[in-house]
Amino acid sequence: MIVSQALVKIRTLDRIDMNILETLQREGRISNVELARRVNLSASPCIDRVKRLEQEGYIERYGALLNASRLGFGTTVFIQITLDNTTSDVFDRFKNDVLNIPHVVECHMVAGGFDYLLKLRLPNMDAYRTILAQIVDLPGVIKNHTYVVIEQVKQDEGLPLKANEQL
Amino acid sequence: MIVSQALVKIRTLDRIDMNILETLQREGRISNVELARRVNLSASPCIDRVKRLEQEGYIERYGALLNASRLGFGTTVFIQITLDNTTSDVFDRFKNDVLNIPHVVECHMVAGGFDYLLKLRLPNMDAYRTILAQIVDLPGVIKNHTYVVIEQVKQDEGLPLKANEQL
DNA sequence: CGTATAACCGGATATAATCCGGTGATACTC
DNA sequence: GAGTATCACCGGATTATATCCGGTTATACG
Repeated sequence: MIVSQALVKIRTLDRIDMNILETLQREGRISNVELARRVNLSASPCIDRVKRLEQEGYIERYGALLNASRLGFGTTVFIQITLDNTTSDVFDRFKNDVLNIPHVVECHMVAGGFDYLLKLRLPNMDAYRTILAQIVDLPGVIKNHTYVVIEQVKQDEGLPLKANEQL
Repeated sequence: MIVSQALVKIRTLDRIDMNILETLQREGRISNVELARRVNLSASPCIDRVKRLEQEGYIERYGALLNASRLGFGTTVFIQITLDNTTSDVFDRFKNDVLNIPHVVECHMVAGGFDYLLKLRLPNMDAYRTILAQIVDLPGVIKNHTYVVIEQVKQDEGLPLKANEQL
């Protein structure tokens, strides 16, 4: 008898589910009635599916996308960080410190040459200097390199759900 | 007489507006009644403010945040691209080509050479090999370097609206 | 001091979300 | 192959919410 399956109910997503996810990803505040119309369902089964997708964790949350430049975050920079050694002590300390700098909106630990890649959203380059000073002073940081974003060619618009079909 | 001001009505955002933006950024599908409660307003002025924030472009759109790994995008890589020259022909061609690769979810032109930084969401490393082959074959690409994300320490949760107060 | 403007409130109405009973299709059992 | 359980769906009823509107208060400005 397999017990573990009792906990997580596995359900494969059909085409309607994928359409719902794709629609909500782009238009998260659409009414359920309108969503139902788009995916060719009536309101009740549609809301049932949405609820299920939420409960099963496919949808993590909803959010508003704000205009960065208009709200004082028109400058984006990426910073590569190298730490002085690879003990988990140093890593944990750094992670914790970085999480406390709000302008750091992403932090990735990466393989291949350096250790962390940070993405920062800032009002201007003055702010960059201030924040960089904070970052290079963190314990363990021995090297850093900044890439200033000149032009946002494509910004994150969510997962390319249809893309994996073409692989 | 200044004509240009007639087109764009400038309004400074007060504390209530900022609270609305912050709340909607984290909980985009909250009801207007609940939002009003959170920012200490009744329903009607609250929805008026939201509508205005939308029309004035502070809120660009709403969206659902989906679980990447559960939907077949558990692998994230950054790819740094160098192009062979700086003519706008080459740039435009590259940008256009990159926009047509759906797994490329972000593309930034960065300072310091002829570089682009791409962020890709993929199901696995097999897919990475397939897509990388497509990218390096694009006209003008002479150098590339990949950073594979080992651990997502902090993922993008929107703009740190309160952060600029501390600068 | 008077007036214009802006933001707010609360109630009325329109719209949407949610609930619920019933139906048809599918798959599984005997 | 008949019976039964399960699932997804529909449409109507109910509850909740969004939206509209008139009236009130506060503030800025002449």
